[in-house]
Amino acid sequence: MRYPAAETAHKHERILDKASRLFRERGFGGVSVGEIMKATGLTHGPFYNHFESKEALMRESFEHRGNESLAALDRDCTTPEGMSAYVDYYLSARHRDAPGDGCLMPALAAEAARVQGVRPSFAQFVDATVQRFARYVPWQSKRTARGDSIRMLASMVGAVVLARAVADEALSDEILEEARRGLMPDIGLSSSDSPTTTGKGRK
Amino acid sequence: MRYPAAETAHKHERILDKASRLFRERGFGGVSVGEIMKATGLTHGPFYNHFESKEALMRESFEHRGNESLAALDRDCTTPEGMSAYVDYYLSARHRDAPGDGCLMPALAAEAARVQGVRPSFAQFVDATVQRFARYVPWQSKRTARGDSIRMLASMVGAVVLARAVADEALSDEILEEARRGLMPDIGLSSSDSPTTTGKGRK
DNA sequence: TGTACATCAGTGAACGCGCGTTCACTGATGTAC
DNA sequence: TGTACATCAGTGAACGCGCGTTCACTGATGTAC
Repeated sequence: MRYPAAETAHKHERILDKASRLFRERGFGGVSVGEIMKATGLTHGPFYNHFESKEALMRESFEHRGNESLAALDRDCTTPEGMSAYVDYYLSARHRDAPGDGCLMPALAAEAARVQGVRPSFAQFVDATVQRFARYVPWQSKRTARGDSIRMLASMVGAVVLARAVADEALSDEILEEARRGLMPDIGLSSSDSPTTTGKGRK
Repeated sequence: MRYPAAETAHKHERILDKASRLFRERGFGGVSVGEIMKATGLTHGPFYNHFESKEALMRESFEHRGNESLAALDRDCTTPEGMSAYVDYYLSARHRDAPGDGCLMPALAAEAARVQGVRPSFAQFVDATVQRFARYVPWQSKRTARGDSIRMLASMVGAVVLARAVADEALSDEILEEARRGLMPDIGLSSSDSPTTTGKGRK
């Protein structure tokens, strides 16, 4: 049947939202089109009214979330305090244990490297993120700001990737804590009483 | 038919080798049991003479490759020159473009986080690697050696993960180069004329 | 040492299943008159 | 403003396909005598 135009207009975005979250939680290959549509509250049929294919959805949902993330950086991280809080969250147990709410890079980088359509978006997202870091972090020298930003991003992504893959919670916490400690001189992280252990959501 | 006992004894290991390589190249989900057996030169049937399930193979092949990697560290990286050469390779275009020959962590960490059986092995492998770094790298202070080793590993893994996911080759090279530059003071990397661009194998 | 037989890794057809994708159909909404 | 009809997002059965896994069968090897 035909549905109200206003409602229909939001469906596309709702699919993107749900898909992006599920992909980050379980990977591109770990989520079926049917599950995504079910999470959106629909049957799997009308998926192809909105997207050409599953790969097209991967691409669009990646870009959708990438833009969200960049907007959040521009909103919350323009001050040193905001930037510091962001990095503190990024390297927290909360972020580690909730990939669906978190950053695209540690969740999807490895798979994205093998999906032809996603790699250009990924490059753009990495570059845009590095530019934000270079601009918003109070680096000592402007000359090395870009290089420092790249190293900062790489250590953040690497730490979260490793912390998630490791079954031993003590080691996982240690990885996040040491990564935070390494970034302290750069961004002046406040918390030495680390909010690392929530204990929730880890198996 | 029955086959020579000596030949049979090596088959298990050959499957592990091929599987480990294919998994690193295309991910756990990107390789079928049939492909692995074909690469080993057999049909898919006898797979279950050697392994209980695909997940068991994931586990065993992960451990197999992990032990290989640790043995290589103990063989080649006990001197500062050896360690420096290892890191130089790790952050090279050669490693980036040939995940099948390379490290488990950037290739499989994200997926391994979701495979119950692999996570304990992953933790053990990370911890063992960190211990080698702490022992073999000529750190300024022994007190901070473990923390420094964790940070070093995280930045290496993060840099390779990002370099692989990024379609833009210039950005990809830049990520590897900046990561190498960041580790110079620690391990005294030699190459400033970077062997970053091979141009081969990138799409 | 020579022969008869049991072993068991490998073969390849077959299975059930879930996936991405297609399509004839539905029926409330929006539009033409 | 009221009625008749076209629209088209959503429905749900169906498709072909490749996957992980099973199994009856094969036949050279290793062993018993």
